[in-house]
Amino acid sequence: MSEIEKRELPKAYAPQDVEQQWYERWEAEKLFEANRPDEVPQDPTGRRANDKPPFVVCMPPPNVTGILHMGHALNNAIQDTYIRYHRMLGHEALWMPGTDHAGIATQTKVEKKLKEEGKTRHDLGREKFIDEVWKWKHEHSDFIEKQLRALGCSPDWRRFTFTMDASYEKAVVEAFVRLYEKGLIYKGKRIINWSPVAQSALSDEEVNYKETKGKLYHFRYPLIDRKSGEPEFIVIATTRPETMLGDVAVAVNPTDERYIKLIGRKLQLPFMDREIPIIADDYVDKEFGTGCVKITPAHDPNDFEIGKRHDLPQINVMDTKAHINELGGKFAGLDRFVARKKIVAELEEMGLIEKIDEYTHSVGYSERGGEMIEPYLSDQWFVSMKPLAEPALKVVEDGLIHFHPERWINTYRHWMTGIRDWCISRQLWWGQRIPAWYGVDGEIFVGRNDAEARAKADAAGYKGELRQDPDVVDTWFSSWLWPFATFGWPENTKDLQLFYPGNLLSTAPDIIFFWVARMIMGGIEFMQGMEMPDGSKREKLEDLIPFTDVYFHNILRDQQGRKMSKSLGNSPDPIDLVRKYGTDAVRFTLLYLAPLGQDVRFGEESCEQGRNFANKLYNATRFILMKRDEYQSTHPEPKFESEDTEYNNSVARTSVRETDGLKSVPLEKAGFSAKPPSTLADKWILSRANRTARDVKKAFDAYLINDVTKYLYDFIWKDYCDWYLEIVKLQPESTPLAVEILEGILRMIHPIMPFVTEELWHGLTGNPENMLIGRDDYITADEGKIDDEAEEEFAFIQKIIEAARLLRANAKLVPSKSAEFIIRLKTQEDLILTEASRNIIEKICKASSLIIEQDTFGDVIASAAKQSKMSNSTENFEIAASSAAQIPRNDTMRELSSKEYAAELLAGRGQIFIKQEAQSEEDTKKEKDRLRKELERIVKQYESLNAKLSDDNFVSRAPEHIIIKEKEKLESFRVQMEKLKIQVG
RNA sequence: GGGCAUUUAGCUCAGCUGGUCUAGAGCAAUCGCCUCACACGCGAUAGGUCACAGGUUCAAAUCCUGUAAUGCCCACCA
Repeated sequence: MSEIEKRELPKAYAPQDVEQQWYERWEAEKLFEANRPDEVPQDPTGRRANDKPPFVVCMPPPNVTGILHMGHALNNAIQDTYIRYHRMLGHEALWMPGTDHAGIATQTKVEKKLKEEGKTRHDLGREKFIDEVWKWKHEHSDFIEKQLRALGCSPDWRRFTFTMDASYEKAVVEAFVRLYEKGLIYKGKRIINWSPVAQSALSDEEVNYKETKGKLYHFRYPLIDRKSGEPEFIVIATTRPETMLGDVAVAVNPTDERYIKLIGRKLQLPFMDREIPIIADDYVDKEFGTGCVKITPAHDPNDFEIGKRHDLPQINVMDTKAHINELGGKFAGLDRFVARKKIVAELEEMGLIEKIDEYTHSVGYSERGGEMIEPYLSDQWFVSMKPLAEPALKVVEDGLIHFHPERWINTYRHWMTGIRDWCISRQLWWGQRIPAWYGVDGEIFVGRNDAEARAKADAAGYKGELRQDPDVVDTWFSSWLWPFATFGWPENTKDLQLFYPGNLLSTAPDIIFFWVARMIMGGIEFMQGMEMPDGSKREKLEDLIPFTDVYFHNILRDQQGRKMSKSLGNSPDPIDLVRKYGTDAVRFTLLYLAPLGQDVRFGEESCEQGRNFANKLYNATRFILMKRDEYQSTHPEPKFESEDTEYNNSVARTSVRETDGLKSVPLEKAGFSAKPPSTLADKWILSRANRTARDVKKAFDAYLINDVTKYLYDFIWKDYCDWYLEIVKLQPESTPLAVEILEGILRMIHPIMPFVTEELWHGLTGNPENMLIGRDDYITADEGKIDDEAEEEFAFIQKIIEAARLLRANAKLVPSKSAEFIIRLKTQEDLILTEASRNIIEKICKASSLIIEQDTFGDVIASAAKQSKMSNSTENFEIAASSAAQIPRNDTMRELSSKEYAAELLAGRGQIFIKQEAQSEEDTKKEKDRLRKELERIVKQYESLNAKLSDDNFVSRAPEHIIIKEKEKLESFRVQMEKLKIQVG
């Protein structure tokens, strides 16, 4: 039984009491499960046939050993909201959950643990080490699932996938083999980013460049066979002195006058018994440094290219730990930084250092470990990206895939057009092993397993031993298959047929290259020829792409503006926040703060807003339940009898709450009801509700989720609670409508705040627990009920009430004290309008008496102005006003002395007066000051507007309707001005 | 060096295709209220030359150009 049904209604919403039980109920009712039409319908109510169109979201799989931070909380709140929204819209909503094995990150963690025990992975050996990692994985993987549950996420847990699952690994191997056979994967010797700590290659995307203070060393390389007039040395500059051990040449620009004669000559490389040539290459910038560049093909990507052009040897002087190797002569065995110091010191002694400058340059660091990356020559596997990138760029540019916000297309295009080959081999043990086998002389056989490799070797006539490549593939090489490998690719599964392509991908923009771009490429490449639901083969790009919409959400920063991250430790644990504020509160707050693609500073306290809002919803419902009981007792007819909706008919209503004899509120599925509104307030709230429903849907569909929350927050809090519920207190006849609106409110905001709405909805409708709001229909607007006129009219009533409240506040009236009010209005329409809402105004303003009467003041002024045939200007009005005093007043107009009455303007439409006790001198002065200030403001606006309207340029060029509007405004200012003048005295 | 953003109240942010903008909200502040849902609340008040300089226009927070500051991405740096 839910809390609210127990009739022990605490004053404040206590999320802890309801969240867990509803989550369990959702799972028990299989709410999250998505099924194909050919599967047994899982909906216990049997209400819907399972032929709903699918809506699919793939969860970006978090690292299996990680914990979720606030960024994850935000992203999953977004995804869950969309999944729940579409579930309510009648889609078969499938949210695919899972975790990523995160090669380097996970392996590093386990190695760190081993290190504490004084061991390395090599002590264990490959198999035992991998066992260790699996053990670690099992210990940690529950954690993420628990966190997602605590956040109220509703993925289809049955489908939970881990990127190292056997079936998933099959997909990875398949992808590798296919690309290899197509010639899109190759093995090559290249300069790659080497992490001496991870002992592995990294892709370009895994390296971050940071400005780093260092030194620029200028070395002198002696010229051999120096002739007279020639310099003794060539001076080169370097930031990495230790690489000089691998120098094979010095390059100059071929047009550089200083060195042109020396091209082809030789230099003596210090320490190494090696003569190196001076070569000419366009790459060299004459202006930079000395114009001479040392060439180290094995340790610098540019030098590598130059080396290839000039057919130079590649001398690798470091080992995998970035220690100098045996090719480094006397420095062999030293760490790179130790060697650097030593080399510089010795050159200094030899007089071969020209100078050492302070120098700031950017240096690559590992994204994961933070260690300095060494450009390093080695054998690695690569994917040729150009052929994959072309169609992947096309689908985004042609609008088959929409980016939200759109501008990310620029970033995407830039990367795609300048794309470089992807280094996919990693010298790790944790991951999918590269399916390549080598013969004794380096022959390569790629196959899905060793038998296939053997067969290929046999076919090629190789009979010898085969050894599998020890390396694994980059984690992202498995991630890029996520949208289809999770459905069983490469098998032609029914799930894959039906649920591919997905709809929405939500992610932070920082993995647009790592993941988003590659998934698009992967989908187009690998889904080719797979079956569609109708059995035909996929060919068209729109059937190949993995999703249609990509939502790039904002990045959360801390109060100092720093990115929230694990390493900084500045992200609160989402679970702590959930415990403290409630899940709905955290979800709401994150979405409320999440402007599309704009970074946001997040402080924990902002969750109070969400908590307060949940509490507001809770108390509004509590209030409505109370009012409904009252209404019921005075209306013997069962007004709340359930209507014959499809939903209600489909369920045996056995567990209906009986405490109050109500079965259910009438619901009109198409939108907000039903009963014809009787009062202006009713018309107004119906209009506002339907407008909100319309705006919310628009914002949802445009992926403007923070707009969704803002529309709902404003409507619920301000319109419904602050205004309408106050009116319901005065108009019990509006109770049924208020109940209906509330029911719609709960449905509208359920995708964002699932727990509190589920709880309240059950309390309100008395629906049994196996009927879930999350399975019910979403609210759709009845646009015919959007009533601009009613909204405008009610806005005027609000204005009157607000003016009255201001008068009360200024008169220092405590709320319990009543007062006399007079409202004077210019037009007949306003008089009728106000009279019709007399009841509301009287009660809300606590009026002991309320006179509503015609105000002829403005007309008097106008006629005076006319009489004196004067044009519009302030001075003229002063004269007009004074002459107006001489015109006899309408009989109904009593003089209201400013001593006895305080007044407030109702725009240009009239005035409201409050009768006040004799005020102190001080209060009167204060009041006058306030009015004077107001007058000044109005006069200023009047004058500037008047000037504008007297300007021929404006009058002749601005469109007619603007001019009319401005003239009306001017008239309103004029009246306000005059009235204020009289009050100020 | 190239690109993408941002700059609006003390703070965090709305303000979209120029005129309903007399620039809003939430926190924080001030004042008054335990008004028969909610003090996680209600009512009211104060607070802004919309970064700066030009331009386009009858009209600019909004469009254009430039400048400055901040953030992010990419490339390169011997």
